[in-house]
Amino acid sequence: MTTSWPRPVGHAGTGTRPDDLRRANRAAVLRTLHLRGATTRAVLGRTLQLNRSTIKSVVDELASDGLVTETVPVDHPGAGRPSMVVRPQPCSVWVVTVYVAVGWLTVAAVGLGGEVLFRRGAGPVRADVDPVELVERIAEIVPGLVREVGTPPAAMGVALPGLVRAGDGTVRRAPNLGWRDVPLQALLTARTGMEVLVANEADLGALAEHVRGCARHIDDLVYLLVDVGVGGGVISGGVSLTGAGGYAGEIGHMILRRDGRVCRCGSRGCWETEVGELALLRAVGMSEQSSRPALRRRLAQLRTGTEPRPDGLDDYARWLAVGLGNLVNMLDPGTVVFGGVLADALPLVVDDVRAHLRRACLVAREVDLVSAAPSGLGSSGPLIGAAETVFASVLDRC
Amino acid sequence: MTTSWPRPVGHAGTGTRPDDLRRANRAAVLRTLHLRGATTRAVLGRTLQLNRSTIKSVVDELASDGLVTETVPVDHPGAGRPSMVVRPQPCSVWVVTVYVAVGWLTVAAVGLGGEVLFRRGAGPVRADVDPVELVERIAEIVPGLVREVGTPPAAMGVALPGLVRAGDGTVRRAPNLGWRDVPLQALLTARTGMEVLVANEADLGALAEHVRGCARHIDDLVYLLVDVGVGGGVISGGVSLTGAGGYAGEIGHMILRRDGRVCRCGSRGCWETEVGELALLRAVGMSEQSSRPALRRRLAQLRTGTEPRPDGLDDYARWLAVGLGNLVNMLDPGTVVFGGVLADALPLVVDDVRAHLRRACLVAREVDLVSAAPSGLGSSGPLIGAAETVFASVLDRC
DNA sequence: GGCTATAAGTACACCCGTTAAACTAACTCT
DNA sequence: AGAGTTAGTTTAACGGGTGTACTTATAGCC
Repeated sequence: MTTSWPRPVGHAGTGTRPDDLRRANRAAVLRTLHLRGATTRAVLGRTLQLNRSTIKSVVDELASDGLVTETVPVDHPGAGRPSMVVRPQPCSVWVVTVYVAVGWLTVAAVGLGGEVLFRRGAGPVRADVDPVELVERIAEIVPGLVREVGTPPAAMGVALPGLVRAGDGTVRRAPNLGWRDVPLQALLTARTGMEVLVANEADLGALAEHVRGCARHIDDLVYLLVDVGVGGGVISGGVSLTGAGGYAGEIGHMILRRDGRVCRCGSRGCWETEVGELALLRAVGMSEQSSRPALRRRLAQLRTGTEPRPDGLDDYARWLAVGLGNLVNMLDPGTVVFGGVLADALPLVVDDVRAHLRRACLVAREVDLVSAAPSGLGSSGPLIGAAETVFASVLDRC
Repeated sequence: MTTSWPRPVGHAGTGTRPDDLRRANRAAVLRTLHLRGATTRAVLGRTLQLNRSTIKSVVDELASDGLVTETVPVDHPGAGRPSMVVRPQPCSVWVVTVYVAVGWLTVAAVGLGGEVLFRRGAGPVRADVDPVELVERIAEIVPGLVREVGTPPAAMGVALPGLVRAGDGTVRRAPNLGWRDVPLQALLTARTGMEVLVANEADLGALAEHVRGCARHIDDLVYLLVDVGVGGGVISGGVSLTGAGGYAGEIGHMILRRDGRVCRCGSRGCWETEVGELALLRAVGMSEQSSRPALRRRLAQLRTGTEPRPDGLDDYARWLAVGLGNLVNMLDPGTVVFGGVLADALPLVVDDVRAHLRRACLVAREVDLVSAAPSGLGSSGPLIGAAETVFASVLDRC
């Protein structure tokens, strides 16, 4: 194969057979269409470096399988015969995605091309919700989606706030749901018969911003999600960093001051205690009981600049910079994407943070700080990340 | 292709052509031989999942190119016709590796199969050594190696302590050499005409332990190298973590206490100030001027247990654990490999560190702490890592 | 020693996928 | 309308891996 990503140095891999060619080329065409949307055959040929004849052969095959349609282009630039537009069929291959957020369950259908076809808010999620009950609620929504789309789904992806073991999709710990060692993937597969993938919301949010959000075509980034807690996801070399067990990205519990506040996790001085939602509330002079919408309104008002900037933000920015500096020294992400309420607060502190980083951090001088807010993904990031992760393996087999 | 490593989700890749097949299979056979040493054709067929006929064809080709030889096995188990042993020819493909350590320059020839064929200590390296002079010294050693091996080298790999930009092999900062923005790769290519790769010593050390050292077949690890400073390298998913610019792994400058000592880097409270060589000297009650051999002797003596354990090691272990906990929460490496003087100190503190981690760190309960000392790679780790990195790209083109 | 079972090397016809070449079709520009 | 350009279509050629049939080399057993 002609791809050029870093291959593992310590593994020899396996051999390649002739029919792997067709599979690889089919998948490459499908992936291109999924990521770039409708594309002409000519462009497909150029980007994949394949012959006209090959593209025709592959596209014909995909068309007869119903995965794509071909249309004549409405307008096209320059001379020469216009190239046929190959359009992915969203309903031909689709996946179910689930986001078990703190307080709310969302189930959606995402089609080939990345479009959200249908979305169902499925009511509040209590803390200590029974896993089996939640599985049941999810399973009851799926048939409705199948009816709407008209074809069976290829697989299911689930995002949730918690540590998920990559090997078997077991939720090891999800404090906000009150779960420990819940074999969610196994439960969902048993109930629905579908292939299921479960992963951490922040890891999937990072992937979503990388594939469809504000960090498109940026292969190295850290995604910082500040909600109740502080979560993180890392994309490195274009690949999601999972770690040995799948637990990578627990950056909220980086210990930064031994004399700090006691954290929910039991340790003292975690980053979360300095830059989490509670810390942000303190920084802008609000009570810790304030609601998230109230915080968002206050941040929006502060961004207008009509009010004096609260002093607490100086300290907030400093702690944000200390943690970020450590992240950047370790991972050299090049880009940091801010999600959750931090996306709203970023404009208020970004200059301070940048100044601190430049002073304190060897590597950080060349880092770009990006807010995830304008990306439009916002809170559906994890939903989209789950879809993209599932598609990545599904498209190889279509 | 049939490999199964995580592929980038945000890129479609390119197409695959028929002659990619042969190239991929040739490379797969070569990589297998390089990593596992002499292997029978039967085993090659099974591990690469290729037909006997294909293996014969590829191996015949490699043999006629002089890259491998075939011999009848001396003894073999079980019934049936014994399978031919395919043996990589170390001198057929080899690379020059260079290690610019603090104080000493080493140049070596590493052959197909990973064997160090020849090694030249090339005298001390002063701080503020002139890059052009160093390049000259390296270049003068190469012809001797070429004479010894008898064939021209495929490429050159250089390990050094400093921040190296991955794109063009420019040394952005190397405090111990007194360098800033030295285009070392370009200088070496211009002088020797060879393809050159330059990378950080700890990144390459991590890779070496992963490929040939104490972490073979472990795909997620953090390598912690304590020399004068504290460097680190990360292997994630079997791939070296480089980051956007190539600067990832600067874990020594993780800031852990705002009231800490002033670090060489100008910040205050870096991890290095708590677990670096000076901190270790203080922890075992030695003067900060003591030599490294003296420190090693003292650590060896302490390991015998005939002397009471210095109290300072308690604090040292605690700070080691705090930084490790942050690393583990972020990267979930599964395995941590200790190199440099820390490999000697590890047995003295490992129990304390483990206890602290279990208490303080969500993810860390399942982490394995491994000393790089018994691996035998020791200080030649970076040299071997450089060779393996270069081989990884060279073997695709042989 | 000879027989059988087993596993691997060898040779060749076959299949499959990509490609290059030649031709045709569609569009722009003058 | 004709030249120029670009892409779709068709087909023969090529290259690489596979399966099959046959041969070869070993162990175990009578």
